Amino acid sequence: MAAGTKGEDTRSTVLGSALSLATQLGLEGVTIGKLAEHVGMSKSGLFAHFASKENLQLAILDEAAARFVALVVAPALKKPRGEPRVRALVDNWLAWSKQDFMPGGCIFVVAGVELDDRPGPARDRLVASQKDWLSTLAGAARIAVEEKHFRKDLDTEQLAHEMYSIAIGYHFLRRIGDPARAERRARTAFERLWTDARAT
Amino acid sequence: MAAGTKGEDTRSTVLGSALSLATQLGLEGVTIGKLAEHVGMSKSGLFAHFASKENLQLAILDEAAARFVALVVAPALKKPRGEPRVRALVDNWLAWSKQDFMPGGCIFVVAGVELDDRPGPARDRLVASQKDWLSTLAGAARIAVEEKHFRKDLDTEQLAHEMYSIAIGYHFLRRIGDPARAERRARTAFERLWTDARAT
DNA sequence: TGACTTTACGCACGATCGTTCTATTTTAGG
DNA sequence: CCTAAAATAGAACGATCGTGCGTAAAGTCA
Repeated sequence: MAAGTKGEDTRSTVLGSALSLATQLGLEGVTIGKLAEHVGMSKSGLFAHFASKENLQLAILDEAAARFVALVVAPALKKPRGEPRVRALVDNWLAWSKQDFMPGGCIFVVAGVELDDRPGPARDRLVASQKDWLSTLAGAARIAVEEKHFRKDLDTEQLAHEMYSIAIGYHFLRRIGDPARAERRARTAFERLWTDARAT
Repeated sequence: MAAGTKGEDTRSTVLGSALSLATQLGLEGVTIGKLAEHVGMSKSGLFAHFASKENLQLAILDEAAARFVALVVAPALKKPRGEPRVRALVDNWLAWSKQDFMPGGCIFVVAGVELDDRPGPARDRLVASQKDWLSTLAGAARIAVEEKHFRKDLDTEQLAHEMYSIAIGYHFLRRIGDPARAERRARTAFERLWTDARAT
């Protein structure tokens, strides 16, 4: 646990709990009362750290984005350019939605459904992060084209769109049926995607 | 508007509003007070129709399932067996999530994210409806194999999984970026899927 | 039309919501 | 150690939540 002043530490702890709760109850479902009870603080003591519920929600999204970069994007950037890096991104991505600190599944999916028709800073931040992620995926694919791992006329944005779809489908279907089977199907879908991307 | 007793009529009207609200605010976000104000009734008068909030949520899901069958499944069953029917299912499906009575997008996506970690009758009903839909998709694909439109060794359940993923991805991505572009990408993805299903 | 059932309303309840105050405790630095 | 600052707690607010109860209005059918 990263050390800092007392306030920073508790804020960080609270955000961890808040993130977990948000995946199960949604951003709106994370009430100050429930969160306070969950971390063993008073409502007002906890509230002082965020000044408003909207700020709390923004902080949750920022925390999630930071963890996503640390757990999914950054490690993949250490892999060789091209298809290996694309595969690493996807591997880390599939592992991401199974993280212990997100018992309700990927926070971005939960927040996406909740915020998509609720204009405001929270929605703006979420949309920005997802656009960013999509362009990261497309960028990795473009590099794979440069490295001649993928064919020259590949529509990298279309590929990013389809990878995004498979991942979101995985997130849903693993909760409807057998999770292991859903993961196998998702991986099969990715392989078919990449096979097609390689073909001349 | 289907006529019936007074009670049935208002109940039906209320359910329509409730369904719309649920797509924007989630099932939990449809409070008795907001819904009553929305249809111009008193809280208690409206509440009498459903006896509990959980019953209201179940009624919303049933209403949605009935409309889904009427708007997506039934019309497609009139199309010729095989690939035409598969395509009709997908066409209707894409139109479904743009219906005016669902301003917040497909209710099943919203409810899915909300209920997936909340055991109970509502979740059970939703999971059942989605499994049902998946097997309808797989069944249509299997018929297409029988009709020799799709290749004999096609994994129809895998195909259903991937179609489901593309549709859910479309639902998300149309709200992040340009909806028309998202639809074009989704349709491209479907075509690639079917091209692969046809190939020997 | 009269009798009866269905439907809707008004009111109240305890609980919880987000938020604001003030007071108290705990931490950090000279 | 002492003190200024930071962190937490307690209590209260108006609002809204889901849900009952008793009553008035509206619909239904002989």
